[in-house]
Amino acid sequence: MARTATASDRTPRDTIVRVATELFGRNSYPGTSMRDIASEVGILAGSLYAHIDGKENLLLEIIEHGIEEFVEEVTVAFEGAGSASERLRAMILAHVRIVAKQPRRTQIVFHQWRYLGAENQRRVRKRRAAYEALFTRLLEEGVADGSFAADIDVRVTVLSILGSLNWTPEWLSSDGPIPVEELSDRLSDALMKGVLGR
Amino acid sequence: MARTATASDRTPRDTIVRVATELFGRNSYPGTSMRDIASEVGILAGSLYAHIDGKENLLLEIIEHGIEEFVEEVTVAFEGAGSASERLRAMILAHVRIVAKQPRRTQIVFHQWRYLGAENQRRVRKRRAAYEALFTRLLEEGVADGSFAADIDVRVTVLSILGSLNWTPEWLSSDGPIPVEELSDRLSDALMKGVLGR
DNA sequence: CCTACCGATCGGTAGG
DNA sequence: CCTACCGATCGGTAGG
Repeated sequence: MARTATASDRTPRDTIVRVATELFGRNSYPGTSMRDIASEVGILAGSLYAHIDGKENLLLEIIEHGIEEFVEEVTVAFEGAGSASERLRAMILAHVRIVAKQPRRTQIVFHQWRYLGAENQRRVRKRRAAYEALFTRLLEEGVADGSFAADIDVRVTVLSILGSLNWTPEWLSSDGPIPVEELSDRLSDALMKGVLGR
Repeated sequence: MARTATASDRTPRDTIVRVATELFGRNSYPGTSMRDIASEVGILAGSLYAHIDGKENLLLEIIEHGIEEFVEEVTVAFEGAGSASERLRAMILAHVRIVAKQPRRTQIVFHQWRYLGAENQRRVRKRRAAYEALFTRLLEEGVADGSFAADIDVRVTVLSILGSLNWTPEWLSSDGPIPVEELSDRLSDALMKGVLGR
């Protein structure tokens, strides 16, 4: 089962984090043992602790780095030029790009923060709220400038959009090699026009 | 920690299933031990096996019963009278009603089938596909009769709708006592009209 | 990074 | 439904 480090692994620690991401994403955090990770890395379980602090900190690091990538990339799209519609499309594209690049990590980021302790959950929740706020602000701006319908329920719409986006890792990877841009366009159409069309 | 059986528990087995649903939903399947369940029921771990076969079968039963409720209720809405739009609204309402009634179980049904063995996963996947097919057929009918826009991507739209619906347990329970009908209406608006409005 | 091990906990069972 | 227990596995550590 043991694999060699890949090109992106600059240190043994990188290898451990990459393998843990794969296994947590595939079998969940409690469904993955430190021995599973070690055997995939090609070392013994005890040896992991020369590189990392413990299992929960490994999960925390994966989630926090993951969430920062979403916040950073989507913030760029949020702050970009164009109409509210164009910026929302860009935000959806940025999100889908990250999902397509790292479906396992996305799974962990949006579904497995529950396994963190109370204090770490609090930290993650704050960052997730900041991510959600990007979409809330975009919708509010779009309503204010007339790009979006005045009678939309911003909160429910944001949660609907995030629900759709957070569900994509469930089917994106098993859907074969659909071009990300095309898929993102269709998802944007579904979320922006609904079933009734524009 | 032990509680007495509630009114709906006709047998000790019912109590076990109800408690397991609560705990699997709150702490996940691998995050819940048979001892956790037993102590909440008020018996010892070994005694559980006088009533049930094993841990995985407990999970399977919860998921299968849960998914059947979704299929049954949403099928009624699918087969109801009215336009495609009205029927889709009724399907969304049926779904949201079940989520509101049993958020923990919904969590398990849509997120924790991964913890089943290969053969049980296959069975569950088939039923989930049948559920998804209800929405696919409804959208196809709506496109055919002109209720919905001709250029929607049915597959992506279905997955977007299911994503939004499957995400609701994440926020529905923590959102206080919003009337289910109202919330379902707003969600229907978001999914059917998008942000652009009708 | 290995050897060797810790105490705790896991799902489950035999016999009553 | 309890007593008493099984072998396996868990996250993690000491010492090298």
